[in-house]
Amino acid sequence: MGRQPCCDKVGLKRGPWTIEEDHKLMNFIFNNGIHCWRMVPKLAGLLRCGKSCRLRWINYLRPDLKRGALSEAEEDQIIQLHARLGNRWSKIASHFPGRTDNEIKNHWNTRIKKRQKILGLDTVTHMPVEEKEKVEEKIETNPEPNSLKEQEETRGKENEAKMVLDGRNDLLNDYEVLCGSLDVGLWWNQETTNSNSQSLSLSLEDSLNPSMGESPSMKEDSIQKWVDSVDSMLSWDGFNQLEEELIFLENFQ
DNA sequence: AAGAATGTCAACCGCAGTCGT
DNA sequence: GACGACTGCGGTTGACATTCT
Repeated sequence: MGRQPCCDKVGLKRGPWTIEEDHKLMNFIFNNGIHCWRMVPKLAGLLRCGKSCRLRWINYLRPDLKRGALSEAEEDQIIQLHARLGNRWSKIASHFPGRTDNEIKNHWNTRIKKRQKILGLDTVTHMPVEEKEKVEEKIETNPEPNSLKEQEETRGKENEAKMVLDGRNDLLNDYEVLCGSLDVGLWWNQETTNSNSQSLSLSLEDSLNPSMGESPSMKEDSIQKWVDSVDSMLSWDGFNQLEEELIFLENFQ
C-alpha cells in the first residue's frame, strides 16, 4: 500500500504549459504570494496539481531566474561542487543564484559528464579513471581500516567541515526564503506605476513579445531592480562569514 | 530531401523528510 | 509513537530540436 498521490489526477492537465497557464500562475503568485502549493491551482484557476505548479514556478517563471547557457566558470564551479557534494543538485544550485537544480542537473548529465569522460575522468569520483581503478584495487587487496586514532581524527574533521557547510547552506537558504517571502506583486505594481502608465498586471506575453507593452530590456531592467532591491535589504555580514568558511573548507581539502 | 541518430531540457514520478494532529 | 498531509529532492522520461548519414 503506497502513499496516496499528492492530488486527484483525474481531470488534471499534464504536459507542457501554455502561455495562458503561465500567465495565470504568475499573476496569482505575484498578487497572493505562495502559502500552500496544493491550493495554488484551485485558487489560480488551473487544472494542474500543486506539485506541477511549484515546479513550473521554480524552474521557469521565477523573476530572478538567470537565463542563458552556463559560463565556463560556472561549469568549473559545478564540477568542483559536485566533487564535494555529489548529486545533491539543490545544494549545488544554491551556489548559483538564478539557476535551478533541474538546470544544473540537466547540464551535468548532458554536457559535463561527457566532457569528464572525454578527459578520462570518472564522473563520480572525478579522479582519472586509471587512478580510480588503482585505488579500488588497493581497497580490495587491503581493506584494513586505519588506526582508531586516525579514524577519529578524520571523523572529527569531516564533522567540522559538515557543520560549516550546513551553516553556510542555511544562510543561503535563509536568503532564498527571504527573497521568496517578499511581496513581489506589491513591488511590481509600484514599479510599473512609477515607470509607465500602462497595464499594471504582469503579462508574460509582454515580456515575450517586444511589440506589446514595454521592451524586453525594460522588463529585464525592472526585474534586475527587484533583485537588486532584495540584495540591498539584506545584511551582507552573513556572506562575509561565508567567505571565511569557504577559506576554511579550502584548507581542509 | 529524408530518415536515423543524438542532444537538450521541461516535466513527471516516487521517495524521503518534516510538521501537525 | 503513529499517521496523514505536504513539500522538496533526485532520477527518469519523453517530446522536440538538431545533426548526421
